[in-house]
Amino acid sequence: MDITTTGKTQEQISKPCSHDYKINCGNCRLNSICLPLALESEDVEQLDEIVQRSKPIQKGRFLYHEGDEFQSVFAVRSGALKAFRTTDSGREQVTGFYFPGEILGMDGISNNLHASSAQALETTAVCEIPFNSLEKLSALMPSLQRHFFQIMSREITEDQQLITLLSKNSAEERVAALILSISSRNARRKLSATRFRLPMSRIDIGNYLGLTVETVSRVFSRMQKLNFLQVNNKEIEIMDLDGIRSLADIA
Amino acid sequence: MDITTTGKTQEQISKPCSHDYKINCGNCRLNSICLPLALESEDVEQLDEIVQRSKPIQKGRFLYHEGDEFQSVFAVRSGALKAFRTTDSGREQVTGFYFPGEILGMDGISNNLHASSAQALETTAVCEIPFNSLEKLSALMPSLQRHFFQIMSREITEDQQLITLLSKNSAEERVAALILSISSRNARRKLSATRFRLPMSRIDIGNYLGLTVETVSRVFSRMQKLNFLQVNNKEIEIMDLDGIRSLADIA
DNA sequence: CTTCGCCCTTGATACAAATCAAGGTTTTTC
DNA sequence: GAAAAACCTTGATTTGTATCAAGGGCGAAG
Repeated sequence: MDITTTGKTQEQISKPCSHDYKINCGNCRLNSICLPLALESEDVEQLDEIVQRSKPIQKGRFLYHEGDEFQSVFAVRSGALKAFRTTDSGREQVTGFYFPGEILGMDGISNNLHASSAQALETTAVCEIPFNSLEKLSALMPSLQRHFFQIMSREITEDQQLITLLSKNSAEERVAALILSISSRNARRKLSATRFRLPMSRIDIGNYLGLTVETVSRVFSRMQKLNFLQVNNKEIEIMDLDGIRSLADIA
Repeated sequence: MDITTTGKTQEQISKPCSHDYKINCGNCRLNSICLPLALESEDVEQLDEIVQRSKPIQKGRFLYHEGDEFQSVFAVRSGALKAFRTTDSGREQVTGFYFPGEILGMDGISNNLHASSAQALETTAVCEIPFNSLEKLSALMPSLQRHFFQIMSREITEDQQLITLLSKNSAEERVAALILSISSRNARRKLSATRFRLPMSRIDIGNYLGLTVETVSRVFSRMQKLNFLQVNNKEIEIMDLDGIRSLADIA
């Protein structure tokens, strides 16, 4: 019932650069959902050599800006980021949220320029994967090539799901779909599917879902009244997963 | 002024299978915007060997259905297609339109299942590119691998543009953005940027843009009153490109 | 060439979410 | 630790687009 308690981030941040025991793709807790997925252990070692791990970036800091030269894609190690682009008139549009094990930055490949900006929603650690090296390695390792094609394809299908959501669904449906998305992505990372902290603000949620802050807030309130959800600021507890599923007309 | 005249499709359809003179990637009029882009001529020949050209499909026919096993991606040779997915509740959502030189089907890579259906909007010819062969060839030809990564990345950025559009823009902005998109894609294919035929119905346009048919129709009428556009059924003539640009707050 | 069906357009009304407004709460900053 | 700023919630009102309704036109089919 009480979900006020902890402010701890759900993924522990790796000790910044205490180089005694080394983090690598082989021992990374996330390797079963990240890039190394489906690689043989010797291949993982090769991948490991091109991956660069830098120190965590603070909340609000940028991983890259829209228009920056594209050099690398990034895998989230801990924390969370949002990606957004800016329209001609200066309006911001959040295009995605990225959690540990997920890859971002692929929209920069087509023009060698990042098509969006990526900003940390909390203290966040990433692995940087230089794209040139990844390309070369992919040519040598069919399963890596395949897997990276799949990761890009998944980004496409997820964007299409969002398109479907934005195109006709009601405010309730949109918010429900986002909650379910975060829930299942948590489950994939072996975290609670029913109790988690939203790292992004209501503003970001609204922006992402094409709703105003006020509407998002009202929807949360309504869902709470229906006993589908407990909301305490950024802490969420799902009380009735099927109830929320019934609200979301998922693509 | 009079744009009623012709019903001719803008791309001529290749004579169906009169095997005397052979169409191939090397002599294809579209090779500068399609997959062969950036390949050496000997490489084009290799690509050519895996590409399958079948006879045109009629309006309304499907290239593939959502849920079908994924085998190939497709390049449009002539005509036009729409891609759409079906939600849980049976609602259709158009996720894209594809014109000559453009590649579709990449959303099937991630799960080996097509995530959407592709349907011909008019008589349409495509090149089928078996994905297994493309993967193998990509591993051997760095520029092909790079180019295919770029094509997938472009699909991502285009989807994100649509997300931005759907998320907050008004009906006017959405329609304007679609018109500009089609216009610039026409220009890329060395066709008129200001005078063309929309192969899709108002229903499809509305579905794609998250609007009802009625709203789409009204927007066309309003744009006509502003003298930005001449609309005659599916024939469009852009009278004031900058005017339309000013309506569209492009991502 | 005519009929039927689908598509498109226009008008009147209804409604969901945006906007405007204000007060409360959490987080950041100094 | 206090002040400021940013964020969140709730209410009242407005508004853009959906919905309902109806008539006209084009294209497909015979």
